[in-house]
Amino acid sequence: MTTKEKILEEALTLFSKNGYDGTSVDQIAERVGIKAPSLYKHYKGKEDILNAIIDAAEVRYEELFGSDRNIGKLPESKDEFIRSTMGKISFTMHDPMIRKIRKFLIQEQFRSERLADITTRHQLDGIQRMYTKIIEGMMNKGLFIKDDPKLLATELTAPVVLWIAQADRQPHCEKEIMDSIEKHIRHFYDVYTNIQ
Amino acid sequence: MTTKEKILEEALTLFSKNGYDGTSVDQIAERVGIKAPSLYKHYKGKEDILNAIIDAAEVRYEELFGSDRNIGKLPESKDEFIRSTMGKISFTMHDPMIRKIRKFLIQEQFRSERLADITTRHQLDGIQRMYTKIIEGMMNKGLFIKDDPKLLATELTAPVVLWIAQADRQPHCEKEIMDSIEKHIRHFYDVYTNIQ
DNA sequence: TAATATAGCTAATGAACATTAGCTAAAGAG
DNA sequence: CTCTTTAGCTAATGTTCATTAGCTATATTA
Repeated sequence: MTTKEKILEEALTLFSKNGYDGTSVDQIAERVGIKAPSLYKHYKGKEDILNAIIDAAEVRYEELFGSDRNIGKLPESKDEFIRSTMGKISFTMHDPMIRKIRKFLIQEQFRSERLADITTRHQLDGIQRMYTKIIEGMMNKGLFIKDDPKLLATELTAPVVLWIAQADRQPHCEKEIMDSIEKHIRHFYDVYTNIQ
Repeated sequence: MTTKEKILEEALTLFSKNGYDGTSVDQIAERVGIKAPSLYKHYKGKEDILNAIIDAAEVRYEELFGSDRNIGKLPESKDEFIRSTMGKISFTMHDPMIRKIRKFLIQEQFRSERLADITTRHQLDGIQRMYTKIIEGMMNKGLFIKDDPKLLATELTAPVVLWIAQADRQPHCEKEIMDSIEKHIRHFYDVYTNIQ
């Protein structure tokens, strides 16, 4: 990893923990293992680092939600649906980079229109689009009753997004939150399936 | 309003707009109409102001969700349910004080365990508890089918919480968001009612 | 090999910031 | 009426911060 990349990584780590205004360039430099003035050989200034992080967040968004490749095989049964959905959630919750980007966006969402926009894409549009596809596919297979797939996707994912955010700020509640999430997904499946 | 109260109000306004670290005591003093050193006649320092705001947020939480008085009369029909729910949402979205507390908490939720805790109460527990009561009441009246009222409350309120957060950062989408919310509530009512 | 570019360093700069010291005028209490 | 408290002020302090200037060694290029 180049110094330039390491700066970005350490800056994101600090921004996600203490926010942009709560992080000094000295802190970033120290984690990288250089002195603050050396940062300016790679970036114009603190704001330039911020913009590079935002660019990276856009790229990561495209990777996660840009294509339909990440949807994977459509679940064929209740157990498969639960397992596949819980797997995706667990990955999103625990992947260090996604976690940092999520915490960073939450805190900095009001800093600019662009950040507001990206936050909405990460928190609402992306996940919704992904699950709209999945639910639509399962409706076509007769696994879910016919209904508005976009609406169902929101109803499935919104509680999960809120619970993940809770786990980010209260990690000691994670076990409890995971139980709530699974209970919710099971309930969702039961409600939108003909089989009682 | 006393100077002490005005300091709190203006500090909250600035914290909700620019965050705690993004706000200087000079800025607060200027909005109050005094010089920064005069603030110290009322509060020990910037952090003391922060703590007073957190205390106020706790009080406001109790006012909003502490008692069952705010639930009001139980809706008797679909239209009444939609109207009463949309009314509560519109109030929460537009009340200036609640809005500021909400934006403040979103940005500062990682600053301390106490702030994390209050954020969860405002964003999840409070609203969930309120709607659990309402949905439970409507189940007992036969307006909703029997199901886990806590789970249903989460499924009703979580998308709304996310959309309100979106409206906070992208106010130009408010109309669109309001439409989504109403569509969601109508759908929720239809799904959990026997009447097709 | 000679010239140049790169990436680090120390030292310095100037601005912003939270806070303190100490003064003053007005309000309230005895 | 006098004393004391209150709440404002200006000036100053010390710290932190982002950034720049200028030096040096190493790596790259011609």
